[in-house]
Amino acid sequence: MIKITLPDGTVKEYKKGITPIDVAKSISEGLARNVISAKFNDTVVETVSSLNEDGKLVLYTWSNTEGKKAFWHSSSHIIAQALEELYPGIKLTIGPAIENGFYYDVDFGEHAISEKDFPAIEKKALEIARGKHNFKMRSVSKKDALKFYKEQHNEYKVELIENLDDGTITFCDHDTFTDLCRGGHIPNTGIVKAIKIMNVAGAYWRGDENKTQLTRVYGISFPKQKELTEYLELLEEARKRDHRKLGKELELFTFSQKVGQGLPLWLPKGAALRERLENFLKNAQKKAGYEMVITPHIGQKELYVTSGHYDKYGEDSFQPIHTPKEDEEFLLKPMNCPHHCEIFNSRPLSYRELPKRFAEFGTVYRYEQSGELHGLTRVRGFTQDDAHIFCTPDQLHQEFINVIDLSLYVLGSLGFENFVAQVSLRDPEKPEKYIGSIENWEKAEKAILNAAEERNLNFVVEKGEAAFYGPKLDFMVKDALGRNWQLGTIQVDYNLPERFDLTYKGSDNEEHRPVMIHRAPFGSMERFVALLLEHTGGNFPLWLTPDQAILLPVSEKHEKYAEKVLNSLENHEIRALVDVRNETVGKKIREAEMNKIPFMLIVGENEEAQNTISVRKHGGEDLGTLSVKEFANLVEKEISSTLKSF
RNA sequence: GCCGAUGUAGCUCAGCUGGCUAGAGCAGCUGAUUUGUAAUCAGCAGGUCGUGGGUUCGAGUCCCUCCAUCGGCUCCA
Repeated sequence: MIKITLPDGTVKEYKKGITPIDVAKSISEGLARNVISAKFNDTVVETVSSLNEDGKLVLYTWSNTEGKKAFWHSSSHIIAQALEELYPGIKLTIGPAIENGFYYDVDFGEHAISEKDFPAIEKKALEIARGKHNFKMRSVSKKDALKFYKEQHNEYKVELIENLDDGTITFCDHDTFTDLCRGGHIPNTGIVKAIKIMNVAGAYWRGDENKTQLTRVYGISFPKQKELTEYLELLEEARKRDHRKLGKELELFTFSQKVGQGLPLWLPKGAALRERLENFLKNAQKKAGYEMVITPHIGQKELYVTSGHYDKYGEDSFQPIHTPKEDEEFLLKPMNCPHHCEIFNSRPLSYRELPKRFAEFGTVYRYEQSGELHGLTRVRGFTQDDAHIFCTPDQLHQEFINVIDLSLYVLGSLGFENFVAQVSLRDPEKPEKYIGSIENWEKAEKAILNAAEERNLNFVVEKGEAAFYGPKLDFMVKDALGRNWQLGTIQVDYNLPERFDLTYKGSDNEEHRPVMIHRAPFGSMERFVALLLEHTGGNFPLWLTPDQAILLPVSEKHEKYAEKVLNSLENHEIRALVDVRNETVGKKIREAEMNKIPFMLIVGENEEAQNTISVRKHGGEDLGTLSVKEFANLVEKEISSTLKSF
C-alpha cells in the first residue's frame, strides 16, 4: 500500500501501482470524468501512470492552467499526426503548449502551407480526435530512439535525443502516431472536441537565426465547440481595442510612408494628451527631487564609443552623419545616458550634493529591424521619460526603492493593475554579451533583488535578459491580444560611471565613483500611450482624455447659448467643444459616443431658459439637468478620485 | 533581417475564372430640413486600383522587383 496526499491535506491509502485516474474515481465519478492531467510529487505524470510510492498527488481539469497545458500539448500531437498524414515526409521538431493553445514547429521541406490548407488539416485532426485514441508513454533506449528518427531522416529529433541522457527518453504513442515526448497528456484524443489552426509563421530551429527556418503551426483546441466560438469572439473584441485602430479613429497619431517606417506623427489631440502625461510625471518627479535637463538629438561618434554602445550596436543602427569636415561623425542619439553622464561631469561634485537626478523627455532613434516595427509599441523614433540618478553606493538602495515607488505610482494612477515585475539578470554562461566586472554585476543584481523584495513586488527573474551594461527591473504589461510589452524600466549601472570616469569628492576628501540608475516609469511615451489605449479601449481617464465634454445644441437657435456655456466650461478648465453642424441631436450623440467623449451636454430651449445643461455620460447614463457649476464640480470630483498626487 | 499573408476613394469594403468610361456605405461639399438622447432627405464631388517593370489585342485581376502593413521568428541600448 502507498499513501497519497491530496491537495486538501487528506491522506488516503491505495494499492501500489494505482493510477491518478483511479484515485480520481475513488473520490467521485464526476471528478474522474473531468480529470485530464496530474502531477505527482511536483512532476507531471500521465493520468494512467502507475504510482509506486508515497507522495502528493494533484489532479487537474480543464479549468486549471495545468490541465489546459496538458490538453493543448496533447492537441499538438494530434495536429502533428494530421500533418504527417497529409504531408508525408515532413520532419517534426517540437510542439509545446503555450499560453493560448499550442504550436508545432515543422520542416515542411519544399512544401509551403498557408491558410488555404487549414480546413483540411483541421478536418483530419478532428477525425483523429474522434477516434478516442489513448495517449501511451513508453521508455525507449537512446540507441533505439536515435535509430527511430535516423530512419526518418529527422535530424532535429536526433539532435534533441543526442542531448538527452539514456534512460530518461520516452516516446508517446497514440493511434498510429509516435513522438519523442516528456509526457503530460490528457487520457485520450476524444476529449478534444474542437481544434483550430490559428496561423503559420516562420521560426528558427532552436531560436537561432543562423539555423534552418521551420514553419510554426499555431493552433488552439477546446473540450467544447462552444468554447472555441467564444474564444474567437473574444479575439474579435480584442482587435477592436488595437491601439493602431483606435489611434486612427481618435486622431491621436499617424504614420506616413514618406516620412518613414516606424516614425510616428503625433496629431494635435495625441500631442496634447502626451503633454498632459508628461506634465503628470514632471509634477511627481519634481516632488521626488529630479531636475530637468535638455540635451541635443545628436552626439559625436566618440561619445558612443566611450559608452560602449557603438561597439554593441553601431553597425546595425542608423549610420553616422558626416559633415563637410573630414573624419567628423555624429550619431543620432539612441539613448540619453551618455549625454547625462557629461552633464554630471560638467563640474566637480561633492558627496553632499548627491544624489543627482537628471531627467529629460529625450527623443531617441534606433534602427529597429523592419520586421519588428509594430504600431506605436515598437518604433524607430521615440521619446523616453528618461532620468539618470547618480548616487553614492550607500544611497543606491534607497534611490532604487524610491524609483520603484514612483513607477508604481505612475502605473497605479493610469489603471495598470495587471503588470508583472521582471528582474532581468545576465546569462552567466555568456559573459561575452556583457561589459563590466563580475564584481560590479553581482553588486548590481543583488541591489535589484533586494529592492524588489523589500517592496514586496510580485516579480519573476529572467536570466539572460539584462542589458549589456547592467541588470534591470522592468514592468511588463499585456496588450489587448495578451502580448507582453515592457513599459517602465529601472536599471543599475556601475559601468558607465567608469567609462565616463565620473567621480565625486567623498567625506574623506578622496575621489569616489558614483553608481548610476537609469529609469523610465513610462518606458517611452509612444509605447505607454499604445498600451494605455489598449487597456482603456480609448476611454482614457477624464484628466487625460482629449475632449472631456461636447456641447450638442438641439438646433441652430441654441448655438449662441452653447458658445456661452463653452466659455464658462473653459473658465472651469474643462476641455470641451461644440458640435455646430446642421445635424439631428441623435446623430450628434451617436458620433460623440463613437469618439468616446466622456460627457455629452445637450442644450436646447429648456436648458437655455433655466441656464443649465442636460448631461449624458458616455455609454448612455443620463445625469439629468445641471448648472455649469454643478457639472464642473462633478468633473473635478471624478478627476481627483482617479488622480492622486505623488 | 527571415517565413507567411495583405495592399482598390479619407474610412470600411465589393469587383467571379483578365474584356466596355472601377462600384457601394460612411466621411466631405452643396441644398432642403431646425431637429430632444446612438445615423433626416436629395444632389454633387472624390480613385493613374501601393510602386516600377513584364506577359497579353486587352491587366485592379496573371508573373517579377521594390515599398508599406499584418501575424510570427530573431532582435529590443
